[in-house]
Amino acid sequence: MPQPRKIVITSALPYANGPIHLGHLVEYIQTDIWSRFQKMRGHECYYVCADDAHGTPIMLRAQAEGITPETLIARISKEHQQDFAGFNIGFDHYHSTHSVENQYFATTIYERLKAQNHISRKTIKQFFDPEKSMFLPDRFIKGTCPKCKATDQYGDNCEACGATYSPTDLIDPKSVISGATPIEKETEHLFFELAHFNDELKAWTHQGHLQTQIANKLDEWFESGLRAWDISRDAPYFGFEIPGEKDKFFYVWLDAPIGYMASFKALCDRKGLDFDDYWGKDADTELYHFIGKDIIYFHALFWPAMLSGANFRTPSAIYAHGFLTIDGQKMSKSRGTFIMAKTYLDHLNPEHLRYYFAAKLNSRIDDIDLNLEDFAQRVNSDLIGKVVNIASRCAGFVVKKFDGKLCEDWSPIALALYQSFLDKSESIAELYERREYVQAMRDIMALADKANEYIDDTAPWVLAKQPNQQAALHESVSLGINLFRVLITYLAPVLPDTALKSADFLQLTSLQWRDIEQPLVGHIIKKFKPLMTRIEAETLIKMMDASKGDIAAQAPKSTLGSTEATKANPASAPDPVATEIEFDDFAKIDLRIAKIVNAETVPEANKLLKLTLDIGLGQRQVFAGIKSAYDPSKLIGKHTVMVANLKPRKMRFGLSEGMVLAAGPGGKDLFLLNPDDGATPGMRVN
RNA sequence: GCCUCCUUAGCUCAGUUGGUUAGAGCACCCGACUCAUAAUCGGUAGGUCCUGUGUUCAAGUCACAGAGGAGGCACCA
Repeated sequence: MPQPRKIVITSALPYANGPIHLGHLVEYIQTDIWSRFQKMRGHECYYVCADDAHGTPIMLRAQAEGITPETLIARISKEHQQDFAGFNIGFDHYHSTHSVENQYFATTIYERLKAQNHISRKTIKQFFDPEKSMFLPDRFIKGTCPKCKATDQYGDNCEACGATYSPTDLIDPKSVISGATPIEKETEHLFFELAHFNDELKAWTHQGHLQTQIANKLDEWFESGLRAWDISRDAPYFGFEIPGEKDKFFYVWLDAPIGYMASFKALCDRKGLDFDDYWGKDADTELYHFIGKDIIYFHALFWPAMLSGANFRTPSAIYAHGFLTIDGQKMSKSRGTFIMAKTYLDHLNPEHLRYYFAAKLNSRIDDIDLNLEDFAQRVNSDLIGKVVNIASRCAGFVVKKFDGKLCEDWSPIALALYQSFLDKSESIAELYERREYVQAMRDIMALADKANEYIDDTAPWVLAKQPNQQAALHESVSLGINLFRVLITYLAPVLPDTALKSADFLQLTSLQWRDIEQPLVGHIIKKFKPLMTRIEAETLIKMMDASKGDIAAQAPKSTLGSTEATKANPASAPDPVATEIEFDDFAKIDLRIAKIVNAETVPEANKLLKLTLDIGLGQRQVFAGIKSAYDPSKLIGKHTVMVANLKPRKMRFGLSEGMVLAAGPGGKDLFLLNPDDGATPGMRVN
């Protein structure tokens, strides 16, 4: 056994603007498995995390809900922690970036960087909302795309034609917050001079701190040159004020990673640990950050540069993972695959998901897929059919025939089999250590197969009927129980709750990795109770249905995609109501019920479907930008609503004689209007 | 537009520096068994290694081109 190591582990901080979903959980489960593994191995290991609580989206959402940001983030933090607890994520401490510790470290780091001349100032031009008196991030400005004239596009790029531009290029820009026309205004911002650390970072990224895939990716970034990082935001902003400045705040991404330190500091205060042992410049302890591949830039460049420049230690390693897809596709609200942690917990066992993720996770940054059918099969077969079954099929004999007592003496064959299980201990540990969980799970399941084969070979149910074979029977089932104990020990980082239940069944007080070196002899076990039940296909369907329901219930305030990448995305705020109009203006619009008599894709168009609509008075040809959300064959025969008197528009693909009505942000999330039963083509909509 | 990565059995994935008949688990099918949560054990079957061209004595593995997918850059971080 090597010397106990001192280890700090973190997962990326979830943003306090939305619920935890299965995509987040890949990371927390991956990290938690590693943390539990290290603890089982006898190391001194601390796993800390926190809510990332600052920034414009949080400020605005709090306003929209009529509460203070502090109230909002307190509520979200509670929700997050409930979800994490539900999945048995065992943080040693969970904190918030809106905390005194974080303010202290953010300020300290900033001041040290400033003292070393790593902070510069530059005046930039930015859009400003005159009604709300605040500067607007690009994503909070919408307008017409200067290139393709698509309306309602964000300030940074056009979702219709893919063009990128600056918000000042938008035609008819509007603030997403107030609807006002923004004005351009100059403002002075503070920048962190990342380029000062160019050589140091180049070296650091190739010293084994990163996965090779990532180190290579970073080389591309080095080639294009490191730019200074804008770290200030103007008031009003929910965050920490920058010392020595007026009405300037730290950008949320500056104090987010510092939250790792803050959380650990809070843990130190609680437990009497020495913070500098872990974060001081010359600390010889280990520090690991688990993150999603979307936030590599922040963690592999800004973060070590900030730490180094401020005279703190840099991380031992950064471990990035890929995204989660569900049934091979990105999580989608309309398909019900946007599954919240809570929704999952309402229907399924968290340990099942932990196992499935473990069975798919390796040390690389490839995306992993949650294939629901495979999920059920894999979990049922591996965990219930193989592992738990071993205990289940042996325990009855032990309890009924031997009063729950395991045998004392083992034959050479039994000893050899047990030893063969122990022989795998270090190689499985090595796989956990290297985060090759896939291989670890395979190896453990191969052992489970061996255990089942042994039971089959010795056939305790046959021995039980032969009075002179009681000793053989006793050994067979006792060894079965012992092998189960080894397996559940190996699986304990992945299945903490099942391990705990197993420990109770086996009457064990400890489930450390090394405990298995001493087999259970003459030991009393309890009556067996099912440790886990199977996943039913029906339950999965129910969960998917519930997910769709969740989306409907809280469509306007859901979060998107990955961990933190969407921080600046104001998807949470519904668009403001447009300028008031007269009834006459409304009456001009001739809306009609239309039957879709034909729908086909337009080969050269990315987003368009060509629809033929029957409105009673004849047929109309309409091009609609809904290809991403609808399969044309499924539209035929449906009724919807169209603007019948819209001036026809010549498009590259033909004449479009009207417009169908649909709601939603775009992509998969587009929803055609559908009249209630009874409406027939041609009816006017009032 | 430029760049990187991925594509192996119905599903999920292994395939070492190019070297015999390409592997595993699950599912399927057949047989055995009945201790066990219809679990387990044995066996059969299942592959144009995305496509094409090339390098080589030899290509899943190397090169080039193409298709599909993911991501990055150009804008932002």
